[in-house]
Amino acid sequence: MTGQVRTVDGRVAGRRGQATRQKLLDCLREMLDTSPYRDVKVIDVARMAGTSPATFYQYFQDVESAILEIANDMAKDGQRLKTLAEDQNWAGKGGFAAAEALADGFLEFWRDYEPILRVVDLASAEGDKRFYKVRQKILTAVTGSLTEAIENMQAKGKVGDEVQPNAMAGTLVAMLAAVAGHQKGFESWNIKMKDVRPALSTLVFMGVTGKKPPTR
Amino acid sequence: MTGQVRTVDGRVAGRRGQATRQKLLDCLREMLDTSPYRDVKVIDVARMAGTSPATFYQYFQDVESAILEIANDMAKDGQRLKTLAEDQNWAGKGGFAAAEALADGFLEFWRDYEPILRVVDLASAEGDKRFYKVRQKILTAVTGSLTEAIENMQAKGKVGDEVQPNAMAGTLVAMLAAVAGHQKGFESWNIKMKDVRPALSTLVFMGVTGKKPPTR
DNA sequence: GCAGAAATCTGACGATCAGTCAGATCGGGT
DNA sequence: ACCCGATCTGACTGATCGTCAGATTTCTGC
Repeated sequence: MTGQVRTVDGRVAGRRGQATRQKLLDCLREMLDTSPYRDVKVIDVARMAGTSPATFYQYFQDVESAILEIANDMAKDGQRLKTLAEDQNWAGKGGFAAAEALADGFLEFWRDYEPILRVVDLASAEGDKRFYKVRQKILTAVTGSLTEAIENMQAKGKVGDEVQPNAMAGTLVAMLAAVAGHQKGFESWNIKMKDVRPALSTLVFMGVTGKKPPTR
Repeated sequence: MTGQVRTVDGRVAGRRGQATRQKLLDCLREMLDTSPYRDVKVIDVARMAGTSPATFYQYFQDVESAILEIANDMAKDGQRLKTLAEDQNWAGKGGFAAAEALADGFLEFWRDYEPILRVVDLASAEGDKRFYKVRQKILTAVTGSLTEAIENMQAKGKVGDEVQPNAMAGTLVAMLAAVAGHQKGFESWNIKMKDVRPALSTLVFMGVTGKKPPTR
């Protein structure tokens, strides 16, 4: 399934090689936690991993390729978000609970991978196809599930069809991702995440069902 | 009002100096349009401006400071967004029109300044206070206006107060900014901006008023 | 346990860029 | 024409990039 780990010149990496490679990835990830993306240098990563820059280039084309590698792992983990939007009953109180769970899922996922997601966001906005694809992989599944949900609501005639299900779903997902990505920003802005959570859930619920959430 | 333009060592720049400085900023901006942020080099900017790297350092501490300068100008222009959310009547059809205008304002503003806003977003997410302040300056005014609007709606008793006005306003603004910042992404995703616009407006309207938008 | 082979690592190098400074150049005022 | 402050730049040091040939480590068959 997953292709074997290979060095830049195509050789298959053995036990030792995989270990150093992983160590480099770990150090890179730690580096991104603490330094601005622009300031992450190969030489620092190598030093932190107790190896030489030349070794880094044995396993990765450049820093971006290495980050892409981390991002791909992340994308696998990201498939859990999809299950939160899939096959839910969006009506009534259960629907609102689903919206809350979805919001929580995004908030948590972004908390886990914040620095990587920052870079993925930037690079895909800059037009890098490889990063765009990763972002896609994470978000597209959720968007698809939400689209279906909205289509169902519209089919039942409960919601007007002035809004394209696809566009609404994409917008909601973008919103969730954006808010999740600026959690620290919100906090230092005098807005508590405790208050943002209901706002997010409410908007998701309203976007999907077209109704106010049930009072409880 | 605006402090005089100064060189790094504190001298006030004259006519000629201001011209080269501006030229450097223009070239930097053009550079950001075409190259990834991480790959923008002082030497390239200087070359494009027909001057030497040393001249660049006469006017700017580093690349970031120069971008910050551009970002500050942008923030001034961004005050037009505030007027779109301010003193609006959010009820009924007029309210929906206001929501549409606000969405359009964001979409257009982001289209004008996309590459700069990308960097501002990244840097402020990375914890750079200076960039955070710029981002704040643009978004805080809009958030404030929206907060007031929601508070008014709640005061009239038309909307439940399960949701903090501040948090809802912040969430809506984050959504607007996110969608505006991924316009190209949406397009290449089979979602047309023409369809996103109503989705955005609908969510803004529902977020502020708590109701479905009027059918028309 | 050992020789040979394969895998892995690294020192060293040329190229590029960051950032600084002293001195060259420019341009307006007299 | 001359002066003087403003402006620009060549040239330099130090850091990083990215590559390669050769050194070192690990594995394999015996």
